[in-house]
Amino acid sequence: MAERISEAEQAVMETLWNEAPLTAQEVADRVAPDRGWSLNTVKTLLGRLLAKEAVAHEEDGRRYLYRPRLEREAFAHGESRRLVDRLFGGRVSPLVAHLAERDELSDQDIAEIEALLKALRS
Amino acid sequence: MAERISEAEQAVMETLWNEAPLTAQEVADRVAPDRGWSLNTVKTLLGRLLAKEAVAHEEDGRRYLYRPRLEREAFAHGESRRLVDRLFGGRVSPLVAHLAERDELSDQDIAEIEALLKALRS
DNA sequence: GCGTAACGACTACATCCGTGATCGTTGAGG
DNA sequence: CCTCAACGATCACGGATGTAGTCGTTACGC
Repeated sequence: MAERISEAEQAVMETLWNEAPLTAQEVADRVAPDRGWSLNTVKTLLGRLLAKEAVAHEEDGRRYLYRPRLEREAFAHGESRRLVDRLFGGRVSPLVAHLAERDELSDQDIAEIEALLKALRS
Repeated sequence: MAERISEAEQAVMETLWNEAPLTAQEVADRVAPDRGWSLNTVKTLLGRLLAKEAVAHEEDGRRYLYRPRLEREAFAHGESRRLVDRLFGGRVSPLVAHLAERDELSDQDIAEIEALLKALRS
């Protein structure tokens, strides 16, 4: 477990996080507008995700229904940690400081984060 | 430009961000303790970074001196944006919210971020 | 019943990445 | 001078990734 999920694979996961269970065909339909993949490509990706135990499938007659096994929360967490570790010495505040310096924070962001932190502290 | 820098390549960049210019040999020496790469491996990575225009080299007699061309700031920025875009719909506050929920923020982090934001707002 | 369309399984193949070995040249020490 | 060690350049190679084609089976429409 804990295999890395590639970017293409993530697109498939997003679809399943949105709606599950789905057949391979349905995943392909949902993903097509953005990526324009063939059905075969989607099936390959689903197969790889199965091997990585990131999705599960159950039989539904002649075909499979896929559903996520890895939760979006856990995935987002892993990826965030990796970034913070690789670039900011494992500390979160330098990341926020960085984004702040780059003017990547809207007033709304600032307000939201402040509210969050206030809640945390109490 | 704007080619993706792989993880191994980043290790080389870190070395050059710390100290430059350096010869391939010197980079290998600095990187060896952590990764244990052969000199050849380091040369290959430097070559790929050259092709990606992430480093520059100038001749120094029979060998080259390498120095970063891509700045660490810019790299960190790109990677951070990619993460925020891919996982949090391009907004920073959900990322912070996520880390907060996961108890990834120390009291010190919270204090630092609050100070940062206060400075930003005024 | 029979053809065919839909499925999953397997195969393919170019590119990138991690890791390194080999080759050709050349400067420096004896 | 001649050898050899240091360099850069080029090639290698297995695994991951992006993208898709082919093969064998089977349920359903006519």
